[in-house]
Amino acid sequence: METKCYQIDEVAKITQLTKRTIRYYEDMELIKPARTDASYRLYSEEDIELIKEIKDLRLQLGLNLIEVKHILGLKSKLKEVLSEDYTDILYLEDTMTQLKKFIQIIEEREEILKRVKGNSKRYLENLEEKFATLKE
Amino acid sequence: METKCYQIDEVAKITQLTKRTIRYYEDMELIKPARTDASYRLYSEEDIELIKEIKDLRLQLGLNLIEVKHILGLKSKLKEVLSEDYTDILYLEDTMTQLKKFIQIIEEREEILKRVKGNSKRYLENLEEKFATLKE
DNA sequence: AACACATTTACGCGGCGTGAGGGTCT
DNA sequence: GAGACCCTCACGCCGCGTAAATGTGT
Repeated sequence: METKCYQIDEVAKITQLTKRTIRYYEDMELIKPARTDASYRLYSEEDIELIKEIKDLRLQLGLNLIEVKHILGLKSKLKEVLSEDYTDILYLEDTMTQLKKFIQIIEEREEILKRVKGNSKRYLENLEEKFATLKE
Repeated sequence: METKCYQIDEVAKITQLTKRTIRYYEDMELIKPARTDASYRLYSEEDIELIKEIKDLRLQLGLNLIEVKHILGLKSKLKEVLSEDYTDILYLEDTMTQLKKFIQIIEEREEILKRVKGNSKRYLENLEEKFATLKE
């Protein structure tokens, strides 16, 4: 039983990226969708998940595509390392270290967002107060 | 009593941006540092705060410089609107709407970060488990 | 035949990196 | 006069936007 396939326009709508961007990710070898006989791109569900992941890493974490590629590599490393028969403890430790660094980056972003949001909310409160007094 | 001034290299170290980037912000008219007779740039404390703000808006929120400019405009709007004698209620409402939109953007970013962090932490837990069993 | 998709190729822009060639000064 | 700064061009890269010219088919 085959799983559903999507053409690029559908994928663009789902992921909220442009077709250009999706093709560019392929040029940069971040994704490898299947092709029809007429070389139309066909994306599987997993392809789409991968694209969403790339989008988040790029736009939310501000990583460039090389860094994204690195993180994706880390992910497949994870699968390998977590497989039953894996025993290379040094490699495992290294993977953990990289993952911790990644989490740290995320936490830094979170703090800054929190700060910016706090400032904005304070401004908004002031505005609402002023608004209330003006309404009287 | 004059407040301390900084040259571009100090500012670069403080803000963790490159000198090129700081100069570029000036080209784009986001900042206007003072100049010496020899046209050396001189940055005040406020200039530095502004640069930090621009950095956060760009890198943490992923806004482009035009959007950043817009947000900074919103900020000076805020000061104007919050001044004692301000009474244009329509303008005030508009400012509030824009600010709310901005806060919404931030909250969206926060959620995605949360999701990515959750995933990463789960991976890390798996790795730590595996690490523990391998250590035995 | 017409239409809405798809494909590749390629030029252009924003946001810088990175010199080159030249002044200035703690 | 030798560093260690500063300045202004100006070219180049990355991550796309945006045609242009062409092929394919729910």
